[in-house]
Amino acid sequence: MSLNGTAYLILGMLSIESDRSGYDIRKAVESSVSHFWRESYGQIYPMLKRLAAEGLIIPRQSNSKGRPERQEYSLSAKGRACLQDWLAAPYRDDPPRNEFLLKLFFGRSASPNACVQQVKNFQDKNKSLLSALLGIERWEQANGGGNPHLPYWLLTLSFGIAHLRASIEWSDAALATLESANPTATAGAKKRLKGM
Amino acid sequence: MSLNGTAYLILGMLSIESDRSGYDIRKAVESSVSHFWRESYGQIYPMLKRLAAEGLIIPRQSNSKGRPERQEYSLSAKGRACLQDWLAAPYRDDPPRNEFLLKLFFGRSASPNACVQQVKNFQDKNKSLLSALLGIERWEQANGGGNPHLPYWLLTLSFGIAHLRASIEWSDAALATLESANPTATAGAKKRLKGM
DNA sequence: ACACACATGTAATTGGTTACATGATTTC
DNA sequence: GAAATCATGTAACCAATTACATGTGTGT
Repeated sequence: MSLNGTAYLILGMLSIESDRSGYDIRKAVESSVSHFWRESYGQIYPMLKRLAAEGLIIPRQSNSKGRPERQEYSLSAKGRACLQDWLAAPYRDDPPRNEFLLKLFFGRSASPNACVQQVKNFQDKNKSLLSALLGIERWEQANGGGNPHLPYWLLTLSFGIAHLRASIEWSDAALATLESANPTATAGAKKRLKGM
Repeated sequence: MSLNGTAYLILGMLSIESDRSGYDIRKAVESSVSHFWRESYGQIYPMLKRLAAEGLIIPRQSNSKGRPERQEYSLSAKGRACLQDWLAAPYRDDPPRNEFLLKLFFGRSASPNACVQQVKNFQDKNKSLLSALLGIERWEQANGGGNPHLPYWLLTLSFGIAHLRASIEWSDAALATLESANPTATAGAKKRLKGM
């Protein structure tokens, strides 16, 4: 007993679609929730065994002509009940560690330019992730018709999008403060922007 | 060699103020960066030993009359250089796991009301954390005069504040979608609000 | 007397990534 | 024939929390 996030991830993925293998689940994670959850095979495969041993999921050998053997799983009634309990239980929030913010917090101890570079890099990464999520959102809205899970998926997407936008806006303000405190650091870049 | 976040947290904290003990560092973490970083004694004390052994920090016995013995540490030149290297190196971003979003993602497999409850709880928590951070921000702006680290601290604060606001706004929108998809679930609450 | 804050550590457990190891099938 | 993808797993290591264990000083 006493399951962790990995376990519920598996149960949840099987509740969306049955007869998935460990490999399938990993792929599904990467393509649908990777902006807020990741799993490695080193977590997934042992957990599949354990969940099967506890009767929460049901294994089934699949040998579709020629392809490598795969072990597929589906939810048992017990597993579904277990998932529902977890979904109704309060989530635990441990504020996640943020290495970027930690570097910024110690910014005064850094070499003059380092913070500005960090924030610029942060903003770039957020911008490119934002356009990726916006693309997925458009695609899902156009092609996801009839999928009963779609409203929930879109909520997690819009959450990500809202936070990325907040990060990008904050970055602008942060760069302004940093550059006003340390004007020389970016003089070269400013000249280039003005065509000099 | 090969230091982790805990190590740099310690170096950074000692760069802000010297002669701190493990206990001090833990307290400082809780009171200044706890909205994006936490450490337990189980991490701090062994790491202090290790950093001292590698010459990055310098231990000093302190026995101020009567009080329990404490082991204080300060940064060495090597430690300061090491911290600066880290501050200039690109941060690594692994998108943090978010259990709340995972539950929402599987929301379709939950009992009818569960999602709404989760989002309400999420919003409540964010609101109370927001007012806490706003309080800290006001206090720092009023009392932090002359502290050269303050601008950086305020940046991490405004980051938190911006994200909490984004979360709260998103929650409103999310509740609207969830309730329009599942109108009966909150009929009772609505009636009560209208005084019936 | 009791509780609380100060102070330092270790051990057990859990959680998680990465690298290793293997092999089949499909596509170019 | 080579490369990519499908497929499953283990071992070593690193990271982190929690519980345990101990003891002093301060304030009420």
